[in-house]
Amino acid sequence: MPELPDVEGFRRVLIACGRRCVTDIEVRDAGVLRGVTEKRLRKDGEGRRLGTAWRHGKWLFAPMDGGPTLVFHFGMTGSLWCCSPDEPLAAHDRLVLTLDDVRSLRYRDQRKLQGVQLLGDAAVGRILDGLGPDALAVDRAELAELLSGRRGAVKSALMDQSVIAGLGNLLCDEILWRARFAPRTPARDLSETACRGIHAAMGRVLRSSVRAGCVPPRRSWLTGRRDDSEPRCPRCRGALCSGRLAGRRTVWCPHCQP
DNA sequence: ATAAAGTCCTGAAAGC
DNA sequence: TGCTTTCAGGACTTTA
Repeated sequence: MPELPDVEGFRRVLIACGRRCVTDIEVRDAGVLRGVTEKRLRKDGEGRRLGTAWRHGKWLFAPMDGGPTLVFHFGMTGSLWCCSPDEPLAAHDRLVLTLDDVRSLRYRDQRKLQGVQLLGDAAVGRILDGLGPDALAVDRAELAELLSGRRGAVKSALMDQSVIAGLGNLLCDEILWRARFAPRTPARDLSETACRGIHAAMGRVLRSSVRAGCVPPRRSWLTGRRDDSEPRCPRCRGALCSGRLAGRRTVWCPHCQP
């Protein structure tokens, strides 16, 4: 699930929690802690007030007043919830922060592919150094610049977080379908006009998805068709192709995306 | 049993 | 040729 639009939704969950004080931290599965022990997390985190959460790509940062920053990554199955402490826990609630004893912030994740870190400013900086600009903030010229000179498939370039941060498998397929480019097109072969089209498609897909909090599985979108048993293109009604690119399932329309 | 929306690591290919 | 950058695929983990 979690690509940029989902993580943007999780940021709003954090904002909705308010700038409350962390009164308790319960580690229900230490497997999601990355580079921090339960002891350290509780020692450094409990008693601190949450600052304003921010996001870059698929990473979510929750700075704590006068202290380190809680850093969340959601892998493929992670999510963040803010509810009443009375709410029964879900099976995969791995980390539970109680806020001012009145709110319960829950990091839920089935597969523990990623996790939660507690980092100082320098370490946060190192994460950002490894990421390209946030996909929502990339302008047309910048996208063309980012794609130029990449000899691999355009989908691989868009998926590469060090090139542009926030796009995942579903978004990339959706964007390329909208812009009418085959996923395997070498990025450097794209003309100025082609990049312009991809940029426009990216903006539209991202804005709609952020509004929905996910890449919406609408029937008028590729995403809404890719799990059909015999998927057809919502635009031309032709049969969609499904294959593997860079290890990820890739769906495209051979007619619309030559 | 297979496949899944995440990233990291590896060996290989491409480029200078 | 040799070094560096870039690419594609597999590992990781858990469950439906």
